[in-house]
Amino acid sequence: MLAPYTAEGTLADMASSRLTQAIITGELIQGQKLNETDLAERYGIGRGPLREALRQLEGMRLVRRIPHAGVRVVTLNRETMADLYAVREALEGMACRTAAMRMTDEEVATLQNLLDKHAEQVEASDGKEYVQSEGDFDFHYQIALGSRNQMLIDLLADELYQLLRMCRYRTSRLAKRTRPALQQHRHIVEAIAARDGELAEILMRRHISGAWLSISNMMEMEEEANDYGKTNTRPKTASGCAG
Amino acid sequence: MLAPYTAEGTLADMASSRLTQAIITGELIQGQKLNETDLAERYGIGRGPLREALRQLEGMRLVRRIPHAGVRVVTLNRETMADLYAVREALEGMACRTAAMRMTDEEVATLQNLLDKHAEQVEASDGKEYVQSEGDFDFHYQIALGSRNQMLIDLLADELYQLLRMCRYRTSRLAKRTRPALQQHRHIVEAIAARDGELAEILMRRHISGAWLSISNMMEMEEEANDYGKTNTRPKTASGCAG
DNA sequence: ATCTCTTGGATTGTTGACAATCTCTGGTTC
DNA sequence: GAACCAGAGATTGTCAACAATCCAAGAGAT
Repeated sequence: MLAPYTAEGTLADMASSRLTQAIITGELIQGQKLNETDLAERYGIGRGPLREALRQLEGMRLVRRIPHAGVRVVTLNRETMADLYAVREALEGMACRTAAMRMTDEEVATLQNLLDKHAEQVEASDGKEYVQSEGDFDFHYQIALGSRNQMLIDLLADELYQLLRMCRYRTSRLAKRTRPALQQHRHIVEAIAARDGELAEILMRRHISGAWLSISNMMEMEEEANDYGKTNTRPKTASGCAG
Repeated sequence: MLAPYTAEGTLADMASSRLTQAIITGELIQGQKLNETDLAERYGIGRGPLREALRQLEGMRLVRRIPHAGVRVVTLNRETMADLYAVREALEGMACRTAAMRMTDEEVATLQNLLDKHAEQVEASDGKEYVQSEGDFDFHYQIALGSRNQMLIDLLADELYQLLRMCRYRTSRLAKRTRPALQQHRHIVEAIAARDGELAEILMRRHISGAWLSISNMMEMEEEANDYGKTNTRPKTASGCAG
């Protein structure tokens, strides 16, 4: 499932994939300046393809570029994430409502099977929430596909989901609410199966806004904790927490 | 207001602007293959910057690219336009609701002034609906700004509105419903001024879905008309219509 | 000591040439 | 006559060198 890094046709596309992955996983830090020469050397390609890749990443909002001053990895602060979740709520709510009208019965069955698999995984390995996390993308992606709206699919898959995965990697140590999420997924699929688009939309919106509230709260708590010993990310003073 | 073509810092950005303009105005036809060498020569730049520009346009969904086979201008068929309007309905509806909560009183007043100006223009030059058309973008853009959601603003301004302008240029000879549109704009602003986000969203959604119904109908009529004499766009056989 | 100007180094932007790939044409074979 | 297979031409992909721009360190003046 984890895409093999170098599967793209052109070097620029390959670089684009690898850079995307590196940014999402945090290998490239938020706000970090990206040096073209270094990156090109690292990937064993020329600066031409690399620059094209960066131009693509810019379109995906994963980097910001200032002419003659280079590109930097975006920084996902709380406000940006709030914006992202708000947009998701609108788009995925719509996707859900449309999917309830347009999905075939087979697709609905596939969705249900997907949830069964997720349930197994969650029960089997209780703490490994990243499995659920990737599965979560599958779920939401399947619903987007069900909307049959190609523009919506592209928007969600190409842009928002990348940023969302980036958020997840940042906040993965927080918020392990896989079971309630799975339950909400079930209810959403039930509404879709009943062809009740209105309800499906409401449930999806609630699912997403709930997820945001949870994450937002956790972040706030962590920020407060960090305010005590600001430099405790570095293992220098080793003051521990709440020292 | 029409951005001066060559105002960007780098050649790639300049090319990006000019290409965008050329595609929107139809100077570059839908589905047309874009030859890198020709375009580069035409803009007086090398192929490097041009390719970067094309990579950007790809992100804006104005062109599609197939590795080793070149890039083509997107083709806006009816289905794509329907998808676009559906996404707009969701996003602009949300923008409207949020703007009703977050816009300052000054911004609301600015919106009202904007509509006054539009009214003048519409009354003064009755047929020149393109003025209204550009003004329409202003109106929707101002509301997007009012949402204070930067991601939403980028999404609408950078991607959807470019495609939308492309639609408009294609269908500008159809659907001159500037007065009802202006009236709907007024009602939307009234709802925002009353801080009634729910109503503002409903009105905006109705405004957009109504616009799409109108355009869709007109397109259908035109398609039927074209089915009589298919090749009447070329002045070759000069058979006129309904021959 | 602080501010400004200059200069050197590093980085981005751009180009033209080269390599890889595709496509279209023409010929050959069944 | 149709299908298939070269091969030339055109087009995209890539690279390495060059030009333009920015940034930081250091000298000099107030």
